[in-house]
Amino acid sequence: MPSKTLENGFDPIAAEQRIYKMWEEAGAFKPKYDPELEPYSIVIPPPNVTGNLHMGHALNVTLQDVLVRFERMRGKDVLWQPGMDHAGIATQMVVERKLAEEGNIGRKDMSRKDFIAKVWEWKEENGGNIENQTRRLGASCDWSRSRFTMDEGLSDAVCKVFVKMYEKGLIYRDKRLVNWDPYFQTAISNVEVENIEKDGHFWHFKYLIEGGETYTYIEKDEAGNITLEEERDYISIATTRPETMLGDGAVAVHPSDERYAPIVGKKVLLPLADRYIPIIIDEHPDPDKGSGAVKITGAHDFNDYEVAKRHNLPLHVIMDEKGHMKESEIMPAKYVGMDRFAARKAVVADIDAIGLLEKTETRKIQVPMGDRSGVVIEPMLTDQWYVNAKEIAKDAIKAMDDGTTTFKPGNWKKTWDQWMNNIQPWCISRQLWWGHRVPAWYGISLKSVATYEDGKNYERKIFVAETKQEALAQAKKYYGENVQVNISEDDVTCHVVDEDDNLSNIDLARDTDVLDTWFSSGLWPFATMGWPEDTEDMKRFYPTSVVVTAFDIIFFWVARMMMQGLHLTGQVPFKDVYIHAIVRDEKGAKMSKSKGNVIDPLVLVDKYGADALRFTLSAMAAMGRDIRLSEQRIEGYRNFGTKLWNAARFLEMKDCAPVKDFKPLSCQETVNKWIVGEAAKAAKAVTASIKAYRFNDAADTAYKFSRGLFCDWYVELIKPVMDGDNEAAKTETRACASWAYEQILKLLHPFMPFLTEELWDATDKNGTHKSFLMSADWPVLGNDFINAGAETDIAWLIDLITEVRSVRTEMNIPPSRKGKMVLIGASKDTLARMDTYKDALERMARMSEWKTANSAPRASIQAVVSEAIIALPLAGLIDMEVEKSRLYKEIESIKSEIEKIGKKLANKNFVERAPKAVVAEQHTRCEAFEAELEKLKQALDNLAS
RNA sequence: GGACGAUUAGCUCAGCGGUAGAGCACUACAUUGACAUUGUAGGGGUCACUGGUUCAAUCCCAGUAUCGUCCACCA
Repeated sequence: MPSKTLENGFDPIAAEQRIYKMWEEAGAFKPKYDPELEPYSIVIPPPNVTGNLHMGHALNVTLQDVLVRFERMRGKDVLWQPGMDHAGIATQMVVERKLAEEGNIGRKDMSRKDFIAKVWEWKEENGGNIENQTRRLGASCDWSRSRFTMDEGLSDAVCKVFVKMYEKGLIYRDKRLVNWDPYFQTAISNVEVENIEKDGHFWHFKYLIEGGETYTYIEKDEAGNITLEEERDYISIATTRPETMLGDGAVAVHPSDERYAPIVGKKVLLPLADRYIPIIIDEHPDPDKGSGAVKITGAHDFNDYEVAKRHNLPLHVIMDEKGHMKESEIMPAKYVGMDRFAARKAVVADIDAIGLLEKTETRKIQVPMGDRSGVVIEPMLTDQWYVNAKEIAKDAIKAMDDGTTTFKPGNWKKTWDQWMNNIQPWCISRQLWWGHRVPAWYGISLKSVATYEDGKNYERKIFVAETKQEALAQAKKYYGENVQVNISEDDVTCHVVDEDDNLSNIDLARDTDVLDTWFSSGLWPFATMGWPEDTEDMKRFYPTSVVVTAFDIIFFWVARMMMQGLHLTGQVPFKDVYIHAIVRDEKGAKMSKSKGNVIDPLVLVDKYGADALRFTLSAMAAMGRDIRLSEQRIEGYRNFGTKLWNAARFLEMKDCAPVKDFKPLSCQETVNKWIVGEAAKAAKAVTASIKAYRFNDAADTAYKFSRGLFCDWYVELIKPVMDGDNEAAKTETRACASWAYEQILKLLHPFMPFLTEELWDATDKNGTHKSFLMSADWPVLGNDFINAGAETDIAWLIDLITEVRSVRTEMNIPPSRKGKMVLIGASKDTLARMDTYKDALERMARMSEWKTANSAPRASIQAVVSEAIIALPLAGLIDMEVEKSRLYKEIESIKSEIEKIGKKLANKNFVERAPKAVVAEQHTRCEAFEAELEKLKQALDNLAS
C-alpha cells in the first residue's frame, strides 16, 4: 500500500464518496457464505419508495450499521438486507399529484393498467432517492440484493400467502364496519387511524314522542333527592356528529335508567327525516354521560353497530364513499349530495329552526383521522378482506412470552401484550390501484343463477388462487363442463344463460382491491430471503438476528412480521427487537413538515460529515429515551474527528507506523505497557456495550479512550521518548503508538466508518494492512494485556502532573515559567519515577529540575501527591497569604470528607452489615485522606515557619 | 380511564445502592510546539417533592407535582 502524507484535515465530502465507492466496488458489504462463520443478519425496515431520508431513518440506519460493522469485524458472516416498500397510498398520492401538476388526466380518467404503468415509470425515474441518501450515511447494506415489495419474487410470495391463509380460513371476506378514508376512498386498518383531540361541539336534540305523549322526567342526585321533575314530550339525545342522525335506527337507554323507564318501547319522531324510531334498552348507554339516551346509527358508528346487530335494527347507509350524503328512501332530498360537514351544519340549523335544538356545548372531542390523508375517518359498512389476527397472534404472543424473541429494552413487552391481546380483525383490502392485487376472482354462485332477477341481489362465488389459470381451473370445476368460463378483461362479472335458464357462459372478474402495504411488509424478513423456496439464505440467515426500529411501528410492522413469520415459516423472524428513540427537535417536539422543525440529516452530513452525525446519534441513543438532537453536539464530535486526524499527523511526524507482527505484550516502556492495558480495557467495554445494544456507552467508552487517554496523555507522555535518543525505546514506542492508534480506529469504526477507514489507510506507512478497516479484525484483548505496575505508575504520573498544573493555575503562575520541584517525604518508588519521567514532567508539569528536602523552601506552593509533598519554590511570584488560604481551603474540604467517612465507620451497623469490600474501601479512603491531611497540614506549617 | 416514560450543571443529556459525569456554553490563562475544528485549569448540581425500605438512596418502593407519549372511551 503506498504511503501518503496526511493532509491538514479530513474533507468528509470528498472522502466519504470515494471510500464508500471503494467499499462497495470491492464487495465488502456482501455476505461471504463461509460455512465456518457464524451468520448474522438484519433486514432493514424498508423505507417508502417515495421517501426521503429523515432523522428517524438516520438514527435507524446508523444503529444498524454500527451493529453490522461490529459483527462483521468480529468475524461473523453478515447480511444486511436493504430494500424499499411500495407504500400503496403514499406512492399513489405522489403519482396522482404529479399527473395533476403536469396537467395530465387524473387516475380516474385513465385505465388501471395505464395508471400502474405511470407509477412504475415514476418509480424508475424518481423513486428510491432514499437508497442513495442511505449510502451517504455510510450504511453497509448489500445493495446488490436490494428488494422492492412489488418485485416479482415478493409479489409471488404475497399471492401464495394470501391463498394459503384463505384456504386455512385465516383470511376471509366480511361485511362489517370499517374505517373509511373519504379522501383516498379506501378502507384502512385500525392502526392507520389516529385519534386527535380537536375543538368540537356537543349538540343536544329533542326527539318528540309519538302522538304527543308526555311522561314525568325525574332527575335525582346521588343521595336520591329529586333535583328536577318535569313533564316532557321528548327524549333528549346528544351527539357530536349531528348529520348521522339521518340514519338513526333507534334511541337506546340503559335498562337501569329510571328516567326513561316510562317511555321505553314507545317511538319517537326522528326530526327532519320524519321517521319513527323505537326507544330500546341496551347495556351500551352510560346513564351518566350526556342525557343517558343514545341515538343508534348502526351503519356509521362502531358502538351503534353492535347495538344495532343485537336488536336487529336497520343499518341505514347515509353516505357515499366520498363522505357525501347519499340518496336513499330515508334521506330527505335536501341533503342528498351534501358533503358530510355541510350536512352537519344544515342539520343543526334545521333542527334549531323547528325548535328541537336543546343546547350546544363546546368541548374537546377526539376525532379519528387518517394518518396519511389527515381527513376525518368515517365508519362505513362495506365488504372487505380480513385477516383473523386473533388466531395468528397466539404464537406471536407466546414467542415473546417465552423469550424466543425479546424486546430491547424490555418494557415494550407490556405495550406489545396489551395490543396483541386485544387485537382486532385486520382489514387488509384497500380500494387503491397501486399494490398487490387481491388474488380473488368472482363469479355468480350456482344457487344464484336460478334466482337471479334484478342483477343486484345475487350471491357471488369466490375463487382464490395464485394465478389466473388456477382460478379458471377452479371455476371450471365448479361450473361444470357445459359452461364456458373466461376471465373478464374489464373486471366485470357477467354470465349468460341458455333457453332453459342453464348457465352457459361466465366471465370471472378479479377483485379490484389491493392489499394493505403492511401485509407484504410483514413478509419482509423471509420473503427477501427467497421464501417460500427453501433457499440457502433462508437456511443461513433466517431467523434474522435483530430488527431495529422505532416504537411507533411496533404494531404496524413488528407485530405483523411476528404473526406472519411464525405462521408461515414456523419460526420467529428475529431474535431481538431493538426499539430506538424517536428523534425530536431541540425543544422536544416531534419533527414534522407541518411544524417546519424538520432537520434534514443530509444537510448535517454536508456540514459536519456523516461520521459526526453518526457518532452523535449513537452517543445519544440511550435505551428507552427520546433524542433531542442538538447541532452543537454534532459539532463537538466533528471536532473529535479532527482531533483523531491530528493525532495521526503527529504519529506520522514521529515516523510511527504499524509494525508487522508487533507484540503489544512485549513492550518494555511503562507508558506503552500502560496504553496497551487501557486499549484492552476499552475494547472489552466497547464490545460488551454494543453486544447489549448500549450504543451510547460504547461510543462514550471509545471516545474517552481515544481522546481522554490516548490524545491527552499518551501522546504527550511519549513526546520525550520520541525526541530522546534511546533508539530502542523509540522503536518500541513508534510501534506501540501505532498499534494503540489502530485499536482506536477499530473501536471507532462502527461509529465513524469514513474517517477511520481513511486513517487506517493513511497511517499504514509500512503496508501492513491486508484489508479495509471495515474488514479488519475486531480487537479481542484479554486481561493479560493489563499491567498493574504500569497502571500504578502512570496513575501517579497523571496525578502529579494534574496536581501541579492545578495549583500553578490557581496561584496564577504563568505557564511559561518553569520551576524547581522539591519533594518532601517521597518514597523510593516515587524518587525512581521522578527520574524515569523527568522529561515528561519538564514538559507537562513545567519542571526545570527536582530535588528532595526535609521541608519546603520558603515561598513555595505545595501539593500532595500520594505520600509526598511537592513544593514549587516560586519566590516573588506568589502571595503567601493566598497560598495559605488555598491550603487551608483544601484542608477543610478534606476534613469534611474524613468526617463523613468517619461517621460511617463509627456506625456499627455499617461496619457489621455492609459488604466487607465496601467497608475496607472506606477505610482505605479514610486513611488516604488522613495521610493527605497530614501532609497538607505539614505544608501549611512549612509556610508558617 | 389504562399503560409507559421523564424530572440530574446555564442548555442538551448520560449514569449509578457507597466518591456526581459528558458535550456545548461560561471564566481565566496559554500559544502556532499533531491540533484555534486548540491546549491547560476553573466555576457551576438539596440529582422535582414527600414518605418508606436499607448500615447506606440521586439510584429501589409508594405517593405527590409537572411534562411527554401511546392505547381505550367520550353516544
